[in-house]
Amino acid sequence: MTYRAAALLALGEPTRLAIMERLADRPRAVVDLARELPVSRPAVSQHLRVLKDAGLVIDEAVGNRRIYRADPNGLAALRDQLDRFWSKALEGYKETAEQSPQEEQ
Amino acid sequence: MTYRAAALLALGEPTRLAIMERLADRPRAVVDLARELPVSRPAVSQHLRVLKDAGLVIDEAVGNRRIYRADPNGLAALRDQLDRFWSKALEGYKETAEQSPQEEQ
DNA sequence: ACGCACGGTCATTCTACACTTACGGAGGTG
DNA sequence: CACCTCCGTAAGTGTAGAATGACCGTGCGT
Repeated sequence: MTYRAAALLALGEPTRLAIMERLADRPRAVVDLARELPVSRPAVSQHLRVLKDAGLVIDEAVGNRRIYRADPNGLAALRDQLDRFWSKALEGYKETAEQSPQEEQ
Repeated sequence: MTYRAAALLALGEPTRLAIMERLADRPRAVVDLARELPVSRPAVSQHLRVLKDAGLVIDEAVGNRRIYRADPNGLAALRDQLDRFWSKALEGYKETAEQSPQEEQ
């Protein structure tokens, strides 16, 4: 938890993940998201706030509506973070694979 | 939620994320993880089960102990999944950035 | 001006689930 | 053998937080 865990933790919720899937497809207004999801509009609003705080979405006021879209920067940061995760795990894996010769079951 | 959401949802929990961080560093036994974390050993065990079901860790019995390590395949799958996420969001972003005029659904 | 759709926030309820304690089995060491 | 450590699982509790309904402000159309 030394770094930006907010994004990962924000995506660790089914409804928020569903929201991000939709927004990754195309920007939407809050009411549109609420119509597509099995939760009320306030629930969507609160989830969007969490996603925004995590840097995963950006919003823009357009007349009456507020258009939310996935934030490429936030997603890129999350990807990089996961990359470090992954590469480090690979190092550790190779390490133990080299030093521990034959056991296997 | 059309694809493997289990990994993302599994990482969306502070303690499990902490466990994964440690395992990405180097493999550990359950008791070692429990010693480093502010939760009991059974809690760690239950989290490891979730992580295992999500394909994020693999375990191996070594004598008395059970060694858990991060699963590079699972992490790679998650990374790829996030990549698709990301690229699609970028597409949408460029799209709306190029033709900024108002669109309708 | 009025009515209406959109959306943020608050207060409240309620459920999922993280956590603990207690237990039993398996393996190691003397 | 006795005794220890390691670990998984079951049962039960407590709480974080997801969801709802209500309220209010705002922007648009007529």
